Amino acid sequence: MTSLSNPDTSNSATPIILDGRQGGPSGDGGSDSAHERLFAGLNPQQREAAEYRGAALLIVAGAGSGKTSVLTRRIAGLLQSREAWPSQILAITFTNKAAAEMRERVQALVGDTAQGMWISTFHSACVRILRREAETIGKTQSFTIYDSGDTRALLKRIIKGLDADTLGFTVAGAAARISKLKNELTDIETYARSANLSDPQEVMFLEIFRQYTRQLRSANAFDFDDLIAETVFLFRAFPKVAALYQRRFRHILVDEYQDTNHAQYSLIRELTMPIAPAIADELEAQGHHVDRMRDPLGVIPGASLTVVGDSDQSIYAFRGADIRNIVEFERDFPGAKVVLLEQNYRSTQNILSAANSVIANNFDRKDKKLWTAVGDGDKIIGFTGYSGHDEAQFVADEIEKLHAAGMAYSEIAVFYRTNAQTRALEEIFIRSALPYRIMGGTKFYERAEIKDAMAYLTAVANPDDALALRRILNTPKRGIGPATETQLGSYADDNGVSFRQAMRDAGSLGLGPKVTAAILQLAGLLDTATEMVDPANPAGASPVADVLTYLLDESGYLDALRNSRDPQDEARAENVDELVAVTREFARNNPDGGLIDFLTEVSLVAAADEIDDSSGTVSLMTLHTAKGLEYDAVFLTGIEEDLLPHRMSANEPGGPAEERRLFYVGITRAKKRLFLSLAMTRAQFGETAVAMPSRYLQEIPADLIDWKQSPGTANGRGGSQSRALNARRPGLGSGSGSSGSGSSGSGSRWNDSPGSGGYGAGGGRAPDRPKAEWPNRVTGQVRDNGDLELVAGDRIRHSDFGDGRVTAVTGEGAKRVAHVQFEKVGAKKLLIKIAPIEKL
DNA sequence: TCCACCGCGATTTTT
DNA sequence: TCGCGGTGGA
Repeated sequence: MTSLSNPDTSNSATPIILDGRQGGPSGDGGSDSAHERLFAGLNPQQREAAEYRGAALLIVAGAGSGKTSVLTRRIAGLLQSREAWPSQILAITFTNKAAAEMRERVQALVGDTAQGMWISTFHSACVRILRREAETIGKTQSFTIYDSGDTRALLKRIIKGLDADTLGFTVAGAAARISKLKNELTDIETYARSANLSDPQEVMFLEIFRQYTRQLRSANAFDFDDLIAETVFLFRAFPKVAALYQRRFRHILVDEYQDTNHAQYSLIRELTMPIAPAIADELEAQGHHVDRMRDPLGVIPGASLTVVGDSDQSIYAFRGADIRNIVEFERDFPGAKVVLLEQNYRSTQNILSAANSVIANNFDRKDKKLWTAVGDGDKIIGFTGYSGHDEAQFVADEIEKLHAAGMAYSEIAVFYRTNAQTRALEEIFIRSALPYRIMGGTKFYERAEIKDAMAYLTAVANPDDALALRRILNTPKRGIGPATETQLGSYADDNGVSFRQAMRDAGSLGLGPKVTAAILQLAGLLDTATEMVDPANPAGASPVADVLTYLLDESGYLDALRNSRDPQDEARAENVDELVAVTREFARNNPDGGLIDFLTEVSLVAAADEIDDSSGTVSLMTLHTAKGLEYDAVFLTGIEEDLLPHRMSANEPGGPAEERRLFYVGITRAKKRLFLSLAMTRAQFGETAVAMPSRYLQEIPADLIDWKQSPGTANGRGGSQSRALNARRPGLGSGSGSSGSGSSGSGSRWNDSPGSGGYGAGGGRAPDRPKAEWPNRVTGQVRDNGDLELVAGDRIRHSDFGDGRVTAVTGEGAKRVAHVQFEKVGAKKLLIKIAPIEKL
């Protein structure tokens, strides 16, 4: 590694040398050297940002400019100098992982003094506030948080009930519209006032929105967007409640400010408002000592606000993020100080140059140029595959090379625009025995069996949650069908009782004896479990794991999975066991945590939170998930038109610019090596379609990229070249010797044409490849070679790579790996169990 | 009420 | 390609 002048890049593992405790609790005088040590190694801009004191500070932090360092030192400085108690600090990050990291780093700087800070995501912070203040707004402390799946389930029932689909309403459409309104803090009454009631479509939407709101309320539940919006409403409706938090948080710091939406922005505004004298008087009267904080007029000044962001990395406009929040910060907070961080401590100059020239094409931005003292580094590597699989093979091969050269798998990441692209990558990675992990794909907590188990817990924690009850009513099968469910629902509505109470009253509904018994049994089970978690229980509240085990056993859910004929149910049962293990783990980490705390934590996990730096695997994720992360080597795949920029973004205002930022974010994640790849054909909807190189590729200066196989060559309009390449059958150009075309890529770029007929030839290859070669999903049936025995010296034939000789066999059982020297494509590693190989 | 079968539509990104 | 919803028979 080239030596950096700044020892502290934003994610480095370098231990932090400072020990904040050494200064002792008092001495302001002696703290000078501690202070100096705290800020040692920061560049002048970073230092200015960390030390500035004033009402409002905007840190415009380019990618990799060490903003986490600045933030943590800023917090540490406030604590060390005794300007703030830990409890007066609120730091908001985008993911739980970022929050945990920040806490850790502050702790490393100042030690246990850091206890008591709120460092969390917007959502977690709001949940904390809402649980505390639930009664004020007509909820109970045990409210449920509905994730997008729950929201969809609820809307589905509502839309069906209203026959709204005939008017063209879809679940996704309604959900998006409601979400958007909530992000703009438009509640149902406000919306109703402005709605055009002569439009039947709009009337119907209003009804959907109304029912949705009503059902959430009666279920004692908030959806994701409510968490923010309701907190803002709470503060606005109850200034005294707001004042409690305004008084408490004196220093508020917000990371990734460019991705805040209007609701989040408003929340920050509320929290940083000064407290009027009258309310301050009341606080004082209630015993909150605030008089020392008041100014001569009796006002408690607003908290100081620090926001960090980079408008070039704003990639969540589709979700309501408003780039104006950061662009207009100085107008919103007059007198705000602005500090620019442009020195990059992460990437090589080549990578930064590529990033700079790409983002320069976005016209409405403040010019900002990242630079580094590290040096040029390696060139960016480009590759054009014939298909998504070909591209994936290139990625796998290059990863193996990097690994062989000493790079840890965990320092390598593969990014893509859409989750669908994981299929090809996964297939190739499995066959190549490459350890990988997909971040945020089908998330563990989104699996049906996990949601089922969680619904049992939710039903116990929040007896009003009808949605959870409906979910488990006939899971496992108890003979309680939709008709019965509807009857229970209307009984509850008619008698003004909860769904849960309706279940207890099943005896008086005139249902069949079998069904009645089943319902009563479930109701009894839940009631017993509710007693188990009741803190008033003389035996004390049972651990979550025990309750869960009890529910799963007594309901027969686990038995149903274990005795099922469906082979996938075995894996599902294992997942459920895994969930039980998670609850144990939770109890270990949170000795005071109860059922509600567990449910909250699970509801708020994000894709990026799963990343475990020590896992020793390559990380695969979408470009969105990649934000805020960094890796030694980064592969950006699928750099094609209609994928990046994505086809769906074309019609949206600002769409292409946001896609460009997404590309920019991807590029700037790379520390040392960057690989850009694309394919000439890509499978979608099961059919292969022709793909064109992304327009963004041309925005990177040609001399920065070394094309192992350029779109120009692979895609040549003359056709001769591409045909020649295609003719080179078995090798498939996968990484092998065919490189050296760097020059051809630089001189004549392919930008001259879409070349319509150009490479239909690529499709010509498809038929001679038998379908069965590509196993389906990893989860489904995969090719299985059983106990094929291979030893060094054996000759084998691979359906893609041709013939080769086994040089070694490593691993055990199903994970045995053959190291093979192929005649045409060189050395490869193959997972014996599933590789398309035969022994010769 | 449950299960097997068939046909169609979908796909952007996520706290 | 796959997963979902709708249909029809047991």
